[in-house]
Amino acid sequence: MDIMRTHYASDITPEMDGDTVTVAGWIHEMRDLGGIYFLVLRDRGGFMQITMVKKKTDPELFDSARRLIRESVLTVTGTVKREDKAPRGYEIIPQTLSVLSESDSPLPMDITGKVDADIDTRLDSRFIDLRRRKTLDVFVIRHHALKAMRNFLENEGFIEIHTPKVVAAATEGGTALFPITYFNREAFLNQSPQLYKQIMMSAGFNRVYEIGAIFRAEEHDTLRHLNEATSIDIEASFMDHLDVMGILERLVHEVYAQVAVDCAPQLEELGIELSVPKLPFKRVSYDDALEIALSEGHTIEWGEDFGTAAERAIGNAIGEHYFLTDWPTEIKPYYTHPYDDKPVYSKSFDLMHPRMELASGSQRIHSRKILHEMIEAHGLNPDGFDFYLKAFQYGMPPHAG
RNA sequence: GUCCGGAUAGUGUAGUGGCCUAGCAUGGAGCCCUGUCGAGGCUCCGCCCCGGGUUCGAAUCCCGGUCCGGGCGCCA
Repeated sequence: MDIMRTHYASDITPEMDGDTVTVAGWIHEMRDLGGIYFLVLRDRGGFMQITMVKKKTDPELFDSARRLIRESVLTVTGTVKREDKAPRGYEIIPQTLSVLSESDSPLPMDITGKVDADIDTRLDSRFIDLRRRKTLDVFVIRHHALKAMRNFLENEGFIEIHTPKVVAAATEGGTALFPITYFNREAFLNQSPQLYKQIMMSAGFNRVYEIGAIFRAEEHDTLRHLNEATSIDIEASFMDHLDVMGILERLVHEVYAQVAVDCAPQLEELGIELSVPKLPFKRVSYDDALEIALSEGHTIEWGEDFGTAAERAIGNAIGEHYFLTDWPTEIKPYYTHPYDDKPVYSKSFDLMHPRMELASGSQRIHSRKILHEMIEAHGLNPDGFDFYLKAFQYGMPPHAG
């Protein structure tokens, strides 16, 4: 246990009646009823009520408690008292109470849930926003989701890697990169582990994954896009896109199932009812999806990507998680493997939630010659890809991710 | 980038030309109150984004700017 406390809020039970404990946390609220004074102390695990009856409390302690400022950091040493009228069946009767850090007042936003704050206000005062229970819940859920993914991938024989984040060249077209100064040279923040995880395939690592930060300098302005995000990438050798889809759908299923169990209190607090998607996910080819979009009145030419509205129409028609497969080769990245017998289509997929895209993948081209041609066909300069193309010269297995 | 919409106490909002010396909630200061758990009651404190313009008169209408939200686009 920490040196300044003996218990967290979540450790204390009514059965500990009579025990002396030292707790620490932030002052969440106080309620002054005159003859009795309640102080609600918050730590990561929850809340605890500190109760002081005026007649039974040292006057100096009682007065100092009444002068406290919300969100100050406090340690309290006191006696646990079983009390049916108290929130969790117990309260703490303090002997000593010391302020470790006094808060300013007033607070930049309400954190008790009485008054909402706009997202902008919340981010401007993120240090306070992070104290809100619901914000913590999001972090807890995120943590459990990541843990479930790592467990799953580990069991599937994947090893976790971290690829370079400071890179030499703007390797591709498409998304813009953030330029930075690398000593006296220009460098960029990496937008994807793609090229590096493929190089790991040439090295025989067989199955790798990375969960890490990516940076994209797009001036897009939607709720679904961030300039700094966390990406989850896998790459595996001797596999095609169908194998990857199999792994991915089980991964997604597993994460939902684990989070539903591990984060039941957080989900309830946030009012989220999580439904675990059923396996296997539907496979819908690009051509079939195009037909759905057209029948819903959207105008899209074969070979075009679906817009937001069309994507949503398709999602509504299907109603659950699905794979959008066999995309036209020309709208997929240069490393996407075409079908040998029908090269205008590619061995590719997007994983879709009815309302948005979750992931995309494909079998990769593993022939250096074809890859070189495809880079040129996409209007890119192969010279910039030298470090990448070399990995395809000395034994690159078929792979997908 | 573009099209809509918006900006009022610390926070969230009401107010569409004079009734605004700007209402409410939350908050802060203080007082009352012995079982609160969004405690309650009373008193007080605190706000019209910036710059121009129209008008006898602007929080309100017009123009420009800045910032924010939503839709679309952009997005290996």
